[in-house]
Amino acid sequence: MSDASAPAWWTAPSETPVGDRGRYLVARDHIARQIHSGVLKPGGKLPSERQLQDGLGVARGTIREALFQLESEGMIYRRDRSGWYVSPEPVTYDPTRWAGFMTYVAEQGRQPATETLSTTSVEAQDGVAKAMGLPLGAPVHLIRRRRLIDGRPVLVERIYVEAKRAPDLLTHDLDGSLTQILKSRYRLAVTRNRVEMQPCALIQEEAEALGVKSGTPGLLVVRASFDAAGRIVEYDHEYWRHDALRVKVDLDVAP
Amino acid sequence: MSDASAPAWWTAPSETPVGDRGRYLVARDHIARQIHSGVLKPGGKLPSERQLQDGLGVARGTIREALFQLESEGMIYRRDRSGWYVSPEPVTYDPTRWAGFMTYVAEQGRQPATETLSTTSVEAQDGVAKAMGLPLGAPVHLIRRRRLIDGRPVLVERIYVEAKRAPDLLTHDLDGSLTQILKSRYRLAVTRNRVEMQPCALIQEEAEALGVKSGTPGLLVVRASFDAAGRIVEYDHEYWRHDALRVKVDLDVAP
DNA sequence: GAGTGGTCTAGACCACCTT
DNA sequence: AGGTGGTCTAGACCACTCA
Repeated sequence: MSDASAPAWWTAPSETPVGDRGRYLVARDHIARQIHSGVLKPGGKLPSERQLQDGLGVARGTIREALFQLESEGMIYRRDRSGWYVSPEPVTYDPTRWAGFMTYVAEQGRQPATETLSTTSVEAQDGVAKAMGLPLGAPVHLIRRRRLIDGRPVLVERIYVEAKRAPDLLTHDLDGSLTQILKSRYRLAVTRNRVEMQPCALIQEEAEALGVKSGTPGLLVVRASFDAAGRIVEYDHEYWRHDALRVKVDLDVAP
Repeated sequence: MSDASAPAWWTAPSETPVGDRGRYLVARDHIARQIHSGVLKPGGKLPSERQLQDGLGVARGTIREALFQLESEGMIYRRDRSGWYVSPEPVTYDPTRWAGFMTYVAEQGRQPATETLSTTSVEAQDGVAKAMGLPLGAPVHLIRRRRLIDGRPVLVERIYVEAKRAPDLLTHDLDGSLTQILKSRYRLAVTRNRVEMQPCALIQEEAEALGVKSGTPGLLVVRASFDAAGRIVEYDHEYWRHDALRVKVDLDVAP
């Protein structure tokens, strides 16, 4: 029965010389092998947990353990209550190159997209005000966007811009390069760029906006761009899926 | 009974207006609150899973779900079969500054340490040879080190150095700055530095060397340093605990 | 409406750490 | 030796997706 309902690419596990690595690791290896061998392409859907359960003869919890392992390795991901899928290749992000998301994703042969989730004007709270060097309560634009690669949401971001420096910013189309708008419409040119990165978990709003389960591993990228006078032009928090991104920095060493 | 065995800092969960967020999230919030409120200091040990189970009145699996969530958020970590502990603050790593691990960790008021795990001379395999621009099978030194902060292992690394460029390298004390040795003893000065970062999972050897469970989230940092002639001096794979590191890059924007 | 993953329970045994 | 986390089982019900 289980064989009949299993997909064509599925093969029975080999004689599992378990050793003592744990059944979930054996299951992990088995699934990983199916993926690496290419029978399942990026974006492809795995069999259901209950099918895997029958096919491998272990409890569902054990299968899920194996799937979580592969998820944290970035090899598979899930769409909530829909199923498990093979992760596409990550894109490479180079913070030293001043190319926007739409540009560098397209350069890598992938299809980028941007959705503006909300635009508001708010008063800068403690953390943001301090980071931007503004007095507490100073008016700032807050833009929330979601960005996708090949139709899959890969990041959500919150961008802060000092309202005084870019009046009516929110009336523009914000689905493209914000930096471009700030430069061409408001003469705010960026000359310095600070990037901070930290592994994190995607929780609450960010998880929901990305359609992932709260607690999924992610990468937080905080970007601050400055003009020649050293004032902040954009302050941006990007929450990335952990399997969607590779960061590459090329630097000359100070003497 | 459960109260009697709970530690002094523990407080009963509030009337849990569950809503519908899931009991494990309620448990997560409860534990997180205890940590944020400071009753438990970084490095401190959480109550055992079975104590938490009794105290919160849920199954052990549910408690573990909450703990995994906090782990992936970087708030707690585990020592294998010993218990759960509150994570210390991450250190900040700035790849643009040419300071070694021992230096920048100490600068942040933490105590760095290095252990050389193994030193061997091997033939460069496909991936390494290609990355280093060497012919396949070229002799390279391979150094495996573990580095600790305040006594806690935070990364393991594999460093490759072309053997011809640094004969007898392995006879030196390698617990300090390798870059320093290459510079002073072999006149190999670095002028360019390429850094790549990618969230990953710590598995097998790396997990074992760090004393974490296979599958724990991590961060892979690949560093390649070049001399003025553009030849690779060091090629290094660092596997970091995901909660130990924050990366900060400060860049001037190319015109 | 059937099937999916998401959550939860209540056990059990084990390898290992700690004392 | 006792306690810890690590693994595993076999159920169950739910919210949701998808056809």
